[in-house]
Amino acid sequence: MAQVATAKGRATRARIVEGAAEVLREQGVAFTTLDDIRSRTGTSKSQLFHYFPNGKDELLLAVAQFEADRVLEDQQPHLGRLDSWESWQRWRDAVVERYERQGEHCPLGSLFLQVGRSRPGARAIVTELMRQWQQQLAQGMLALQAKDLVSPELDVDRTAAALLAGIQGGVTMMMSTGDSTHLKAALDTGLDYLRARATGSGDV
Amino acid sequence: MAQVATAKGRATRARIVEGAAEVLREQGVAFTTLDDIRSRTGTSKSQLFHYFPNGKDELLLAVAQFEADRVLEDQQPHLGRLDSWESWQRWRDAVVERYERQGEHCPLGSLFLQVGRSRPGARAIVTELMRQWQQQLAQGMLALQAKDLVSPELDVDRTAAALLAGIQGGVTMMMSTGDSTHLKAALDTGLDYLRARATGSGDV
DNA sequence: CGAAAAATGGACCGGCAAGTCCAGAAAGCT
DNA sequence: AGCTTTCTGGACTTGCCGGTCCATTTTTCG
Repeated sequence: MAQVATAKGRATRARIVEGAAEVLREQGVAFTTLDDIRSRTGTSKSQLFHYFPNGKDELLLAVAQFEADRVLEDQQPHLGRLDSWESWQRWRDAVVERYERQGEHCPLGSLFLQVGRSRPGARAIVTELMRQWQQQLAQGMLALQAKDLVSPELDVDRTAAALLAGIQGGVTMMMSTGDSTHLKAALDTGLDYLRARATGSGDV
Repeated sequence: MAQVATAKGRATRARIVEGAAEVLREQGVAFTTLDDIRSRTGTSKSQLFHYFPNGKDELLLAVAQFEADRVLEDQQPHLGRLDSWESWQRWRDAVVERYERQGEHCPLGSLFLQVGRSRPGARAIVTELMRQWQQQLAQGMLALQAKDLVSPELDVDRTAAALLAGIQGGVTMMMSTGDSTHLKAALDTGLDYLRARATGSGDV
């Protein structure tokens, strides 16, 4: 599928994906037609189907992958170096900033719901994103343990899972309420949880 | 809108809402047509528009309200009596059980995304649900404080917000991954957070 | 240069699903 | 009973939007 041979072709394909991502963020999947994407990207119907022979679903899937890649990228380099209290704090700030900038649109959430159940592809993209995300959080906690900053008794996997859930929920709530209170609360409470298990701190 | 005068009419309207809720859970909003709802509920097109003159959007909104009401109901009586460690634990079990039973379908999440942006009504329903939910959690924490089970220094509002975010995220992740690990992790970590602030426990 | 392959434009088609309409049955009211 | 209101059935219309098709242009490459 989508055999792209020339540089021009590759550029067009990328333009379509990026433009589609924009439109989808603005209008949501439910209200976006191929014509919207076509006009935004300055392409024709035949181009859309040339690069995505399986039609809308395939295009949406490509956009989902595109967005998923950005999610982790936008948290770098902090997410990759969670080995001190300061770096965790910087990462926290980066996450808040990224989602406050993104505003009320969760491109992946809606894309998942649209393509979701039927196509296993969408599910795979989201699952894989979450797996990597959580894995990096866990790795950061292990780094704290290795540096003897956090008790070795901390259940890293469970804590990482809870933190990730808090972020997801915080972002979800931003979509409905429009403000980032819950996201911040989840992040800060999660960091508190870690700090309370700092070596030399309280028990439990 | 929807002036229902007779008992028969009221019954039909209720049948439509409940049947629609079923179909929507099974198929998702994106793949549900009025005809699906019509056939499931044994009604005719004109009945649908008789009870919901503004068409599909109005019906979806009614379903959203219906589902929202159930969310808190299903957590009772536990959610209303969070005044001991045991009751918090029972509530936690009730939440896990409810969502495990519900499986991979988040009726509100998808409804919100569909009707979402355009109609302010959907947003209001979700916002109000979240407000009440969080308020009840906060009240439970205050109860613990009043009984001198938890430090009075606990930031109740922030903690309740974080816990709610964790639940939302946990449920979201259940939709993609199909298992309740994250929901449990969020709940258990949240309860840990409270217990770590039990009177006579560690510092912070 | 010239043939083949890739890229593009845009008219057109067809189906589906939301919404309309009206006739007729049932229920309420006095 | 008889009149009004509510409720119901289902045929019909309508517009939108995903997808098809083919002609034309541009690029690649020997």
